[in-house]
Amino acid sequence: MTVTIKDVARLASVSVATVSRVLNSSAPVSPDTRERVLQVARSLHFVPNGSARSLSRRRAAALGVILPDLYGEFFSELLRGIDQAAQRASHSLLVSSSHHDARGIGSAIRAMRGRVDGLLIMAPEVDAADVAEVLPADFPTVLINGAAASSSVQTITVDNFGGAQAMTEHLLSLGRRRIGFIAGAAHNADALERERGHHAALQSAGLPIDPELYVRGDFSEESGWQGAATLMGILSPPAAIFAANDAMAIGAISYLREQDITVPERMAVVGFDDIPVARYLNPSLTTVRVGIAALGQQATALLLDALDNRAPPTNVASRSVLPTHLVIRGSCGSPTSAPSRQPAASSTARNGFDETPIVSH
Amino acid sequence: MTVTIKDVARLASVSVATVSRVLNSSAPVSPDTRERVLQVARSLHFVPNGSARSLSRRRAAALGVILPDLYGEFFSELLRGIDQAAQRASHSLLVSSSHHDARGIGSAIRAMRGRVDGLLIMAPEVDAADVAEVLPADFPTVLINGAAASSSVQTITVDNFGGAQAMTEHLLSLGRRRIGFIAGAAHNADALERERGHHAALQSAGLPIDPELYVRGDFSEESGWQGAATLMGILSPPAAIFAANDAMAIGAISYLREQDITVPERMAVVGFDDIPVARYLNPSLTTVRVGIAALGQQATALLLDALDNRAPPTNVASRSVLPTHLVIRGSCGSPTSAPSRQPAASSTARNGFDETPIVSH
DNA sequence: CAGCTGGATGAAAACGTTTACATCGGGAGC
DNA sequence: GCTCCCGATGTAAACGTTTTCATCCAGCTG
Repeated sequence: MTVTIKDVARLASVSVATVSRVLNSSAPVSPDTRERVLQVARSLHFVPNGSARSLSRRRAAALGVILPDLYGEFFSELLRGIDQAAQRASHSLLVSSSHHDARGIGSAIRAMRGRVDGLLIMAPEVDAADVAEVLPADFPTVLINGAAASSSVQTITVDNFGGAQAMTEHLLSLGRRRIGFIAGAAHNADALERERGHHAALQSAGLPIDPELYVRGDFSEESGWQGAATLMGILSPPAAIFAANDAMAIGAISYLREQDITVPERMAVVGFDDIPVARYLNPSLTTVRVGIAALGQQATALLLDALDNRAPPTNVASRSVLPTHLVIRGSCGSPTSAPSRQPAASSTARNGFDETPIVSH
Repeated sequence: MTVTIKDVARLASVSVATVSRVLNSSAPVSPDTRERVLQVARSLHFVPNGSARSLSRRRAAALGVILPDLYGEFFSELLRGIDQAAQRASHSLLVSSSHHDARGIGSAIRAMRGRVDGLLIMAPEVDAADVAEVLPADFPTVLINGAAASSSVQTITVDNFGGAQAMTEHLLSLGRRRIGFIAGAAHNADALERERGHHAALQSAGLPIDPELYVRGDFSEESGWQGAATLMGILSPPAAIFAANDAMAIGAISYLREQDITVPERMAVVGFDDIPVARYLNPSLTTVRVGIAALGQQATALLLDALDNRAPPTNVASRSVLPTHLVIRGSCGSPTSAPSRQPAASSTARNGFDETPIVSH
């Protein structure tokens, strides 16, 4: 039915070995047989079978990507970065999402065994040690935004703590001393770090930590909406809302608008991530830039390096941290934030390599 | 190095055939050997090699997904729908993006040959016939939002024409008779259909088609920003802007805000797609709901059906069209659009099966 | 001219599964 | 007590590549 290398060999009256050599230019072949083989291959529309090739070569030229979800702009940005880096290295992507616990991740990994050369796992709600457990031994893996456990798997993260700290300091510098905080899910590593950063900034400013000013969301717009509603319902509402990610900030602003509470005049709202849409919101969103696509690219680069054995020795768990940057826009009411005359997203920015340096801790 | 079925067989002192039978429960095996095999397999952490399995079975339990891009919420929604449907059928996803022309699509397909059982291709800027050309003969394929060519490949689309027509009619009914239109890329099939729908509505209302009111974008926020700038620069600016997708509508609103032109009072702005963030914008975006995730799910369901040969005969090109719905929110200035008290995105809506019926043309 | 060297090729053994096909019991039917 | 069938297993042939090894021949070197 489907045309195989044998068909090509037969019609070109050579052995399959020669066909393979021509197609991969892996050994010298005389110019005329080479031409003959190519011609037959073209005319038959021959395309080598990927599974057979992977099996024989013992490498698949593919990477596995395991994500907790695909909802919202964050994951598509991440995937975009991963895809760019993988494609540059001629690798395909086997993607699987909706994996929130170690069991689910385990079964996703099993489905990928033998079809991928390495694994990119984002599991902010799962302990890194638990992930390591379900991992095949010595399988090249990079964990994205995992909890900072002392496991043996390579990890890349964003400076959640520093970013949140800087943001809270910024809000304080604007004179907003009562800050409501919409946190992420309780077991989410990123969410926790951002919370810690916020705390740290408050404490070093000598401010108390008021439990009434804390509500817990789940990184969805809806939970941001709910969070804002809760915060506005307390006896003395805050003067600013710091949502632990942009999606929740968007939800919060949406609630405030419905209540005719003007942002930023009556309420400053800030987020975290700098998803692409943030700069186009009304008001444009002050946030912490993460360089999501760059994160994906760096993670992929790390993995590809490991595959080429330009890698750190497998038993040394390295941990990379990408820096974050404050992006001051309209929603925080900062006087420095004049409306930009041009949208910042130029076509070059859209391909998204931010060249953010890596700092190892 | 890695543990294979032979290792399991040896340690359980049975043949590889028996191990395979146990693992797939494909033939009766006595309870005690069965138990013994399972125990050995577990203790060795044996996981079957996917490539070998695909090769032997002649099916990969994977689908190939080829997208033009990954930027923005549209594609992540689509991918989310596809992933849901595929996962339900225990299929993996091999994803490849950034393919805008037939050549790129062709090479992506070649890389997937033998690793996937079917193909999901979104290529709005490529003629369906050109896609069919680079397709392996008789390979199960579903085209998403492809141009309506008479090719032999199955296609699923959204009712772009009807949606755009309804939207323009709505704007006209609000008394906005001068409507600026920000179109999509010139060769984009979806964009063209939406343009046609807009035209049709104008014509049946007896209105002229003013070329000054047409600007061409590329579905990015930035091009929406530029488009709005252009439209505001003409001698007698419009009273409404219809952007051919939500991203451009967001860009347009962003420009208008910078110019202190209030939306919807001085300018109505509407979009197309109903990406998740649309309802959280300020003002919330009036748009045409497409059910993006549902589109992905339906496309995948169609493909899976074809794989099971519950399919339409391969030589009959079927064409499915999903209906679209007007979603009236704040940005069009419609009196009927009272602010909702609750965000519409409930957690059930987030898993996104819209149950939108399929209408075949 | 004997002995190398190396380019061009083919035969066949991997790679790790699944799956015909074959074998061997033993219990049921007569 | 003889078939017949069926459950439980093993052997080996696929699946479609790549790659090692071997072979052959031509052209050098000495």
